[in-house]
Amino acid sequence: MNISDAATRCGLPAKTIRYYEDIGLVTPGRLENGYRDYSDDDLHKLRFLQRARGLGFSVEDCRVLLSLYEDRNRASSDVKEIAKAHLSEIERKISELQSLQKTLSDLVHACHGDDRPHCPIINDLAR
Amino acid sequence: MNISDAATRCGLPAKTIRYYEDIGLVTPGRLENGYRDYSDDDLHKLRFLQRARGLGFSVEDCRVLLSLYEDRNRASSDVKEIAKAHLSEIERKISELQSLQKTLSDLVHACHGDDRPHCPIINDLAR
DNA sequence: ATAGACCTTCCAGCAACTGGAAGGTCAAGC
DNA sequence: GCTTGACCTTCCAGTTGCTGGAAGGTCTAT
Repeated sequence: MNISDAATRCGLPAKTIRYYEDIGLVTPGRLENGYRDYSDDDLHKLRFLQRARGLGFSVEDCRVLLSLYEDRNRASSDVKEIAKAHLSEIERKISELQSLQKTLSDLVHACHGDDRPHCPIINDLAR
Repeated sequence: MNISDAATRCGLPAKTIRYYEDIGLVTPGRLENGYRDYSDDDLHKLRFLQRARGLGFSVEDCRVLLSLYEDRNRASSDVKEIAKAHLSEIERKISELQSLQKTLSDLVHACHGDDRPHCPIINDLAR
């Protein structure tokens, strides 16, 4: 299967698939004319990556997860550790953003937003 | 005032201050020996940037905010628009992360995390 | 005189792609 | 047989916002 069909089926742009090959994640075979040729197995890995990236795992996490995916003797604890670490990172980001949200929303509500120069937002930034 | 004193007083690394100069945000004078020389006004701008970046505004937003900060005839509505747009972006990110959090937390709870290979997390990624 | 703590510029790298240029290949239609 | 258009290839540059490091100049204190 050529790259654009693979792209359609796994939901990743062809550019991204080539990039994943560059960094050694999914290496398809090649036809005589040099075109990439994706097997079903390659496609499974691409779908796996698409989903894992969609859950926000870093590409390096994905590399490890992919090797665990292929390891029939993996320990589920190895997978769980990665997911737990990622989950706490997400939770950390959520609270960081919530704190920004509170500050900004207070400032936005305090600002009249008219044609006069007085502005609590600017004043806060300049304090 | 030299760059390391300015850095201490505005809470930004010297590297970052040089970078802000590169991109035209704060351009200090120079001494005869070529050293940067920060005025009080420069310092105010650097503090303004430090605070605005801390609230998550992009550098390009900061450029506009800084020009509004310096514009005595600004309309507060211009500031408010930028802040509102940023606020909705933050809110969008929060809900995106919360959705990831839910999915991941379900998966993490479903995974035994022992030395056996069965793993609901991998199964979900591979589905 | 020399040490060490500053300062300067410039170049490279991070994450994870994305866009574009230049050129090769293939299938369909005339 | 030729052209057109849609593929494919590689390679290089740009994105955001810094950060690290190298090579070299300057200043201050001893």
